Amino acid sequence: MGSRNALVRKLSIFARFSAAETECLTRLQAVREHFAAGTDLVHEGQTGHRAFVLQEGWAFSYKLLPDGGRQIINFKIPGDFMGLRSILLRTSDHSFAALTDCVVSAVSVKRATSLFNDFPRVGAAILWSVARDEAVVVEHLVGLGRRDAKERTAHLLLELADRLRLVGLATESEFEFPVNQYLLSDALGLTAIHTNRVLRQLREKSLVAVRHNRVFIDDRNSLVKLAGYDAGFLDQATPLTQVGA
Amino acid sequence: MGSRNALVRKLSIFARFSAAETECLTRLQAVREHFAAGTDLVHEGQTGHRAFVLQEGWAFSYKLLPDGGRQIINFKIPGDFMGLRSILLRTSDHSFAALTDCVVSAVSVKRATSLFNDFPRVGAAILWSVARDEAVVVEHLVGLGRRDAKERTAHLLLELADRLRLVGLATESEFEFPVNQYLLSDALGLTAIHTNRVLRQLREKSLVAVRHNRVFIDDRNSLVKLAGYDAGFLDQATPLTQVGA
DNA sequence: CGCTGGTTTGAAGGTCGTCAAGAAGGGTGG
DNA sequence: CCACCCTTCTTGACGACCTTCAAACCAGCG
Repeated sequence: MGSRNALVRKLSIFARFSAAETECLTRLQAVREHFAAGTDLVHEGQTGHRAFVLQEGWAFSYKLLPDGGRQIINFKIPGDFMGLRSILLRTSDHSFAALTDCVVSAVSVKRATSLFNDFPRVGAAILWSVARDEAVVVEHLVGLGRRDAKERTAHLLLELADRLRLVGLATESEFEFPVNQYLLSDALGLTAIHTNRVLRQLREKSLVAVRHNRVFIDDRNSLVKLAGYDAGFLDQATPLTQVGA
Repeated sequence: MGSRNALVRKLSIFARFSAAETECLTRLQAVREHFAAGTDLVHEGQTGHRAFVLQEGWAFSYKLLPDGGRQIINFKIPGDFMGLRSILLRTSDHSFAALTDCVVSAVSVKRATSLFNDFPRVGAAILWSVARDEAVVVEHLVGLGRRDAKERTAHLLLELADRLRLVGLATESEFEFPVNQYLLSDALGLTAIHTNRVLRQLREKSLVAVRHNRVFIDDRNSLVKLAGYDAGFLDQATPLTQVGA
């Protein structure tokens, strides 16, 4: 059933692929590159970009402000595309950085277009995943605009749990989380100090705990209620109970 | 030079079109529909969606929260696509509403795909505009996360000025702005009351004034500096001084 | 053992939200 | 023409959430 490849696994919830289609996706990811933690894969304003599929590790997209501030737009986990959109723009509108050491596959424009011709169903699945990523970004925007710090934090952790479970990187209640509180606060639009206090509150209420680069969801129901979480934006019909690790 | 059609005008900054290509875009928008102010064009969760090109009037994309709150994701002005992305998702991840009375053209999936086959350059231009819209959303996200109320407000007004000028709906220093302070606050992630205070401050400093559904930019340079505004995310190389109305 | 990156806590202050209510404008009908 | 409505804008007082500043604590590591 579940493929060992994160991208195949993710796209499979959009369409069931033939052997040829699966192989095409495998070929797309044949060549691998490594990026060390902390390095930029794409830098804002850069031209002549490449797109990537993240194979192993975590990355994130972000933007810097004139005053030195940073806003993380989205975390990227195995199976996610990076920079696909910016192929169309003259310059990339934001940056991508490796959060941990990463293994990625570069996707050239040429290969991508030929894929769309030869395997339109795979092309459609890729477009679907891009659309889904945008829906995730929109959900972050809504959180920053209209959810308070606690709700927002809970929401992000629940979202990541669902996304990770889909590619086999989370169990029902926990997952690896190589994100320190500085990074987390830049994603949540908070200061690291306040993020810390929020995490403590969530921990003290026995809802979630973040310890040693790992997230433990202790009371998912209450957390969902607190966050006002509705996984609809992930467009994954798969019920939670059927996606065990 | 500038076409009277907003979409053609906007896409022209991405590619120069042949007569046949321009005509194809005109045909795409041949059929028109009207929506009264306040009605929804697409509702969140709706399936079997249609996409639209906005011809006249203003619209906005938004999401509602369980507690009744609303976050406006983006304002839509003539020449903008709406709902293109959600064609790929099973259900629309957010809603679109007409802000004023609107004239739109529906874009069927069938027509869109045939357009991509017959006029790939036009198709590329459309994808470019979708990518640009996403960059705008990302910029809003950054604003909500890392800019304070004054910067955020200034930034949004500058962005709208640039977008409107591109389709001939703004002069160097002013534009029609049919957005009341309730709507504006839902876009900025503020309360209407605080939005009012911020607008007063900007007015008192002679930076911008919003009066009678119209925005007057009094001191663009200072406003740009205050907002930390960099139009790069709009991906429009056209210098400001060359886009007079 | 001291350094470094990360987490945790306290105290004080500012931005922004909440509650409450008044003023201004535009349309409608007497 | 004016009274009356509605929507929108505006202002004040107070409090909460979150930030800022400052510093202690902890674990891993050379």
